[in-house]
Amino acid sequence: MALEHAILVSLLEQPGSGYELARRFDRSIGRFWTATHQQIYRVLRRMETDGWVAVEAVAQDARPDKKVYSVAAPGRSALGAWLREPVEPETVRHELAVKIRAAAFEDPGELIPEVERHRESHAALLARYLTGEQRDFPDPSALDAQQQLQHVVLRGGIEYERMTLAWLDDVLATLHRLHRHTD
Amino acid sequence: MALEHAILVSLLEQPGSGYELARRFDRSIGRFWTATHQQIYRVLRRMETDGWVAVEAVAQDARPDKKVYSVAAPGRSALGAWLREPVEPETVRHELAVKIRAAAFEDPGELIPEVERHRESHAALLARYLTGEQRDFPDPSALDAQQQLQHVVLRGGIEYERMTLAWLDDVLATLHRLHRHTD
DNA sequence: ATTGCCTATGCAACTCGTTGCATAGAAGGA
DNA sequence: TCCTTCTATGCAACGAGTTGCATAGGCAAT
Repeated sequence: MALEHAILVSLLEQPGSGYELARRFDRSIGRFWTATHQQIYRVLRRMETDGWVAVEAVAQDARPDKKVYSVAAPGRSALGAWLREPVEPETVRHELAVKIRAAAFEDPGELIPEVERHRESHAALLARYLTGEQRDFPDPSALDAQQQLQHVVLRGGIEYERMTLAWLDDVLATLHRLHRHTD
Repeated sequence: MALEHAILVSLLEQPGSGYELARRFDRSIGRFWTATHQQIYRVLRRMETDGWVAVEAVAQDARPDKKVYSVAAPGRSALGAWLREPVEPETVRHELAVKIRAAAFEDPGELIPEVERHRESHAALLARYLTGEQRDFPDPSALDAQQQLQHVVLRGGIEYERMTLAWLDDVLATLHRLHRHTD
């Protein structure tokens, strides 16, 4: 399980509540891990029980209290131990690729709008990454270790989106070609 | 759930037993979906109950009987229906990226062997893809629709691995740089 | 005034996916 | 001869992840 470790990293970078973590997982951290608030709350409670994180209740005005979590020593050493043991290269689960192969048994042209939708969504994500890069890393020569590592992960996201856009164009060209030949 | 649909596509391309499907998911189909034999057997039974697939027991000599599955009409129309409804762009779960950000709180140099291990594994997969491309698609101008779609999915796998290799080199350079500065 | 969204946390029920184990005959190597 | 590997299917238990719902006050727009 890596969700606990992703939470530890996020809390080390900046302590926060379950709700805040959920939003981070929707935004920046969404580029390397996803989780719903349900999962996060559940795992946070387990981590609290195990002494990995410490909680502090924080009153706020005009909104509900929140529980701010931060990493405790046992959590930090658990993260260190996890860092030292190997993880398996990720397994790919690409639903659109299944659809593309499935298109051989239906009209391939029907898939074009769907692929275009994906293309737009990846283009939007790339634009967001590039904006974020400009904002957070304007001067790459003046970054500390933490920022350099965040930046290299972001560059991975950017290159992934660029590659995906080029591939989706390839897919679209293929679908158009097959579409014309079955008119 | 897309496992059922991945199985339908695989059975349309070529009928087979649960065991054979499991091996395909380990090999070629592993480039867009993964599943263990347990999952496959369970889903196949459900699909059989739902009338999506038909079974035929096949006796073999010198090995156990097998149940060969093929797609029935309801399965085929279920696939068509799924093709016509939109799927969400995949969510990324990149454990190594979590580790890279985690490295900011330990010695970044310690992560180098792990990243190199991943690099080798991606290089090996790329080599396998390229070999498979030479074998299965030697003449790209002489492919039917099904092969063209299989080929474009394979090209996606190839480009993904190339991009990943370049990114891992970027990661390694970053880790080496940070390592030197903390000597 | 009502509708809907945002902050903030949580329960309950479910499906999906993994792991360990079991069976069982045949083939191949130490 | 024994040990392992391959083919082929399956049960049982568990852990991970999703979905729907609930509470509850504040804010903004129609």
